[in-house]
Amino acid sequence: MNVTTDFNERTVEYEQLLNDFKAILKKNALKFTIQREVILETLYNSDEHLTPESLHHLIQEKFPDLKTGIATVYRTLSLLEESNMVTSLSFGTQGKKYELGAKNHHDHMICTECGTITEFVDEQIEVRQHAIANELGFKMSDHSMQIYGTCKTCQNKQLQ
Amino acid sequence: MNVTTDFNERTVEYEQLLNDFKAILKKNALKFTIQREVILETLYNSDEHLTPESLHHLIQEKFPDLKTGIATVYRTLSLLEESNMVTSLSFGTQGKKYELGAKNHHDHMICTECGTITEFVDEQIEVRQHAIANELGFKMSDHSMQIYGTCKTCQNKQLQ
DNA sequence: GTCGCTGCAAAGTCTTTGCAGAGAG
DNA sequence: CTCTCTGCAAAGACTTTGCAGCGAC
Repeated sequence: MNVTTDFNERTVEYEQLLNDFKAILKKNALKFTIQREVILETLYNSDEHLTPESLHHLIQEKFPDLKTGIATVYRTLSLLEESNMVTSLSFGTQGKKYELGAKNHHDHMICTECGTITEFVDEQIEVRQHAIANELGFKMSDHSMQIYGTCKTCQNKQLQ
Repeated sequence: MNVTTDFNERTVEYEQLLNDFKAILKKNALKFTIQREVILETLYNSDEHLTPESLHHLIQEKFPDLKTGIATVYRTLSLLEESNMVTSLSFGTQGKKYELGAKNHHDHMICTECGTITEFVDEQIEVRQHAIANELGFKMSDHSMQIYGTCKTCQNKQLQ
């Protein structure tokens, strides 16, 4: 069966993640600090891709007593990225956005007329992507795919 | 038959590109300058994805008399991107890389460590994309796909 | 001639780094 | 205790912008 409560699922998943992080730190003689935990937790609790700046903001809101510096956010994100726990993506004009590698990925189908975005995941494409990465000697961490077109609604409008 | 000399093919293709560029400039009451031509030509003659800086270097090597400024390179790349003649890709820590949009369709595999970009085309994925668009009732016009990961060389540098 | 374009340098952004005190192991 | 981390501020890296003269049309 695949029935779980969100609460338990997320908690267990987060504990797992935290343990992974601690293991990596230990292995590299690095220290487990409150700042590092807060950064991981905030990344975990966010559903969006975060920029270092937005992550910093979130942390300042949620943990105002802990005056976490932006430099620490950058340093921790680099650390997490090096150890493959987060992935960074660059969209559009500025900066990088980070997300936990453990999260589900989905792709986007974007209507160029009305801007509607439909999310989808296609197993065949996912499989091929891994295969291609393999062929090219890459260790794939993430992908991003957008299909642009016209949605049904807008196609009907065009027929008028 | 599909046999042509590289020379003629590239020349004709480049003339086409140049005319497109001129048309766009004219339409927007912008001027056709030597700098703009040199930038387009250098982009055309490069097989790699270029950063503004590497493009600037190439131009300085090839056209030392024309002391093209880096600012002009940035300005022209923005112009070309706005008018859809070049595409930009972002990666890793460093900035954006540009390529001419007129080149053959391909997707990108990007190393998030060193920024290496490998191009590929996978027929299965192309087919699936059309199928998905169909299933979702979209009339597909374009797509863009990037696979992010770590190339063989950089995998060795990672923390465990 | 007009008005956009260019190079230069200065100003912005975003990110990294040096340092001295704080804190994990 | 030792040695890494942290916040701060300064330094870097990359990109954009203001300006005065230049050049396409």
